[in-house]
Order: sequence, then structure tokens, then C-alpha cells
Amino acid sequence: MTEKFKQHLRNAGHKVTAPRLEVFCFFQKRDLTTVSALLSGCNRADRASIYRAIALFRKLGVIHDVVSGGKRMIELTDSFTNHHHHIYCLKCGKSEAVANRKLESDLDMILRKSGFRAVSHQIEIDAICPECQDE
Amino acid sequence: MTEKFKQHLRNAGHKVTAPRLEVFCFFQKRDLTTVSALLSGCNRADRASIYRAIALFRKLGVIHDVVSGGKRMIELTDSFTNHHHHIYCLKCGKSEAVANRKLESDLDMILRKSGFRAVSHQIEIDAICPECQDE
DNA sequence: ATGTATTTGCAAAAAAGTCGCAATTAGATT
DNA sequence: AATCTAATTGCGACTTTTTTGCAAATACAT
Repeated sequence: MTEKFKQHLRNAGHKVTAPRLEVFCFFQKRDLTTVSALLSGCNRADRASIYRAIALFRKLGVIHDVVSGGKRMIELTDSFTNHHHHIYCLKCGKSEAVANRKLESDLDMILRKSGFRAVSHQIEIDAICPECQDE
Repeated sequence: MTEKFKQHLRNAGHKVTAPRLEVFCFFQKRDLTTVSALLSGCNRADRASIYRAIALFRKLGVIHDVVSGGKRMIELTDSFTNHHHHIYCLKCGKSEAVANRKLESDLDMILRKSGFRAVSHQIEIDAICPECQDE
């Protein structure tokens, strides 16, 4: 996936640099992350370069923003990770990835009927996880 | 709905004040809004009070954040408006509310099976609207 | 009408994000 | 492999956004 990322950058006329790779790798290590986690987790890159990488990745469709557990989070887009959604436990705060074929096909059908041509979508669920229900 | 809001505040031990009402009314006038729109739209309240109202409303479940068209937006929760989702046109930038019974029941079913107890969810769709497809 | 804890507005501070620019570097060219 | 050049970096200064302390104001319970 890192190779694909490099190609993606180069195809768009951008260079593969150390700061960009460090930021991309950070995204790969987490499902959901935040700007401040990136800032403190990418130690070899300057603050400004991290912000610039985030903006570039967003523009190139490498990452996108979501809200999970009420907080703004960032993650890789479907092109650079497997398509999935998130379910957030309001008690323990853990986020879990959710992938469900039926839900996706229903969503597709509804969108087709709407007249809109769907490009992407995201579903965020707040819930109580099985473990936390037992208390 | 404003009465319900007032009760909600008082039940939680907070006072109904002019700044809070102004911010709440602003949310009622828009579907999706942003912090900066609130800051420039609520002229009778101080900047700090607007931030404090936003934080309080979030804590009390009056509003919640969503990402629409790649931007962080805020809106009233289901308790203070009709349950709906958003479809955002990537070309013209307009957001449209979406409410679909079948989608909701599918989602419920999937969640029941997952073992999680769902509390709330949100779906954000990026798409091209019918008008923009014609160009 | 009064008392009191909450909330406000203000101004100052902290945090988050942006920008200009000289030095560096990726990668195309020879 | 050495050279060239436009893109990118790191740095610091700057702007914007958000938070906070505090005296004055006010909602609302009594």
C-alpha cells in the first residue's frame, strides 16, 4: 500500500519525501487518528510539514475526516485501506471497525433511487459495546 | 422545540440565558452550521459565551458534530430536530437532508446482530446531485 | 423583593494553524 | 554519476481559533 501511495503522489506531480512518508505511515498504524496525535507522533517532521502533508493528502483523496465519538478524526480513505465504518463505545471509548455487505448494498440502492450519483459515504455509530453492557 | 430546549437546560441544572437562546435559535435556522457561522451570526452574544454554549450543548446532547463535504459541521441532534442524514453535492456544495425508513431499519437490524446496543448514528454521503450531473 | 450560585463580557493567554523565505532535496536530464 | 531545477522542507513570525480568570450582571429559588 505504501507503493500505491508513492505512485499516487507522483502521478499527481508531487514528490515522495521523508515527512510525507512518515505521516502516511502514521495513518497506516492507526485506524482513526487526530491532528494532535500526528503532531506528537511524527517526530522527524516539522509541524508545518505535517500540516502541509495532511492538507495535501486530503486534496489527493488519501485521507478524509470523520466524526467518531463526537471528536473529529482522520483516517485513510477506501483507496488506501479496506472500506469500513466505525462503531464507537460511549462508555469505554473504543472504536471498532464495521464492514457489512448488506448495509452497503442497501445504501447503494437507496442512493440510486435518489437521483444522486454517490461517490462515497461514511457511517458513524455511537453505541455501548457488549463488554460495557455487562456492567 | 424551544420550550423543550429550555426544559432540557433546566433539568440539567443550567440556566436559560439570552446567549444560549440566541445560539439555540441559530441552530434552528440552519440544518448544518459551523462554529464560524455561529460566531458571526450570533451578534448579541460574546465570542466566549458562544463557545461556552456550544460546549454545553454538546455535553447535554443538544447538538453534535458531523463531517459533510469534508468539513466539520454542527447540527441539532435527533432530540431537537427530525432524524435525518445528509447528502452533499461535491460540485455545487449544497447539502440536502435525507430520511429513509428502509435504510434505518436495515441499520437497526445489523446493529442488533452486532451485539452492540446502538445509541445513535449518522450517515454522510458525498455525491453529485441530479442538476450537476446534467452538465 | 432578596440571596446566591451561575453565567456573562471582557481582556489576556494559550493553542492551533498558516505563511514567507532561504536552504535543501527529489528526481528528471544529460 | 554529476548537474539542474522546481518542489519541498524547517524555521520563525504571524494570524486565527479557542480557552480561561475574574469582576459585574442575572436567572431563578425562596
